Amino acid sequence: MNNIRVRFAPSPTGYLHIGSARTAYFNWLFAQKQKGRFILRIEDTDISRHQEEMIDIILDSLKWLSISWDEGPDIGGDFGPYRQSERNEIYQEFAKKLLDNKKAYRCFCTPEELEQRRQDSAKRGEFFSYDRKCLKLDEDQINKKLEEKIPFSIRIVSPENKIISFTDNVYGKIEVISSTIDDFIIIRSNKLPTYNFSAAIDDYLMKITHVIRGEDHLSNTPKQLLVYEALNFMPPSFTHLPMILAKSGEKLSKRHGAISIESYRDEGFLPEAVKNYLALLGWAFDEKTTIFDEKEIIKKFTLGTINKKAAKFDYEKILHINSVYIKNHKISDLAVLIKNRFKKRISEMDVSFLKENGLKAADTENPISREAVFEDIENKMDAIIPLVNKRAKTLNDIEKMIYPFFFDIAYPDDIKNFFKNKNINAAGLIQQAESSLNEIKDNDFNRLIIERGLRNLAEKNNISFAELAEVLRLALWGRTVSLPIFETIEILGRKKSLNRLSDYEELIS
RNA sequence: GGCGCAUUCGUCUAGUGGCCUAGGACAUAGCCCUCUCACGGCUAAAACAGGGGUUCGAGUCCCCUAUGCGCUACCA
Repeated sequence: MNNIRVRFAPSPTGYLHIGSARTAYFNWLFAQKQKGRFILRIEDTDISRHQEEMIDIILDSLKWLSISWDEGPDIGGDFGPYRQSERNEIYQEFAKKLLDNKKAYRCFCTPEELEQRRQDSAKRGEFFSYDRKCLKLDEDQINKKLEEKIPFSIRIVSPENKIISFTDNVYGKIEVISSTIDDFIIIRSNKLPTYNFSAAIDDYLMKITHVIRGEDHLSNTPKQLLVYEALNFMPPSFTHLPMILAKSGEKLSKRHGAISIESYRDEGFLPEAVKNYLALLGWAFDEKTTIFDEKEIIKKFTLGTINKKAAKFDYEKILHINSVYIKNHKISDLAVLIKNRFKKRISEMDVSFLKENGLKAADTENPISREAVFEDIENKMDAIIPLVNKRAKTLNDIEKMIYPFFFDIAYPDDIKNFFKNKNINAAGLIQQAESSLNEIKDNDFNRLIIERGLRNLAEKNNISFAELAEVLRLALWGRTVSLPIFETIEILGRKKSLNRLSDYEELIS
């Protein structure tokens, strides 16, 4: 056990998105590698943008990814509370200290006033930075304003010409001259702290040794260093992670489709696959490997091998990685996953859902006989999974593929005349197929025997098996693309298979 | 505008001065396998932003330019 401590500090203004998840994951990975502790802190100091319900959603997303925390708002810890909204006294205390030391000052300018001055500067083609108007106030003036109860914010005093420097684990040495930093506000007039103040204090108080966060904070680091210095804090080690951009190169946002971790879960991504993809954004396992498990990542992970270039998010690639994970997933485990999702889906589905998916209601009295379907699911899923695990990129893909095993199909209209102008006697072939299936003994009704009979049938009729298969596929699935037909017949069982064959025969004759 | 950061196939990346005729993966195209669709296998096309240096030698080091991104909020 050592003293390495990292933190992930989301603000509950939206869902946990891909970029934040990557940050959380890299923190977690580093903690695992170093056998340190991972702290979860909620940065909810902006009451206007804060959405309470987002906290649970973010926590759920992290849990789904198995990114676990050692200290946090829900489980506590020695350095709590872990929500900034509950730490206000602490920030006030430090702000007061800075005020007393003259390292900060009260600013009575109103936001409106500041905005006005900003605009005036812009009109003159200048750029506004705070002019220290309120730093020039003398004690009497300040006391007078305080007596009048004029609201104020607190600004930090940015030193004149000091070089602020730090070494980032990814970006290397960063130097900024303090005069380019404004006297930024640390406490708002509503008495709540701003990010650069509260984050610095909490990181210090929570004994964070390594701050690992997005590159968008690289420019904030010197400001926080100013806070550290004013308060005589030892700063932590900093690591900034390259940004994740949308495919267009813009900052990833809701406009770019699915970016929340929640939506990936709902689409049927496996958490391991999502993490594998995330690890590939700004980091490489080695020169060749794309798929690797978490244990291997933890073994290899170092902050120094993270690269600097912003990465564009590639949906095709995460899909591909997910498909590999599905393919490699243990069949029985995958079956359990699908069973659960499928049952949930079926509990929620209605008749219009059946229609949209080319399925038929059981009967008008009881359009979806859920009990029967549930039983069917339990019996058949283990046999079905091997047919679909190499064909699907998501769990949702699997669901869509297997409806016809559990519901009757509705033949689309264009299927009726499919063989009209072809030199194939579809109806005749179906009749022969029916008797072929009928000849099989109950105990022998399996894929191999079914195949033998049907291949013979093609041969007898002097057609290729591909041609026969097309007829059977249309009858069994109502479409030209399907899962393999011998297995379909075996899993469907003799009775249902024969029903479909005769239904189709009736349709085309 | 100021400050900071970045720039290798369309995309994610390998590359830390000679192993680079620049490697892998996704996507794309073709072939093979095949009952359709997938899987799998093989092959193809595809990149060092531009310009100057340093060096016997530069994708790799330095400078300039261009482009992109971030910060510049009483957002985080």
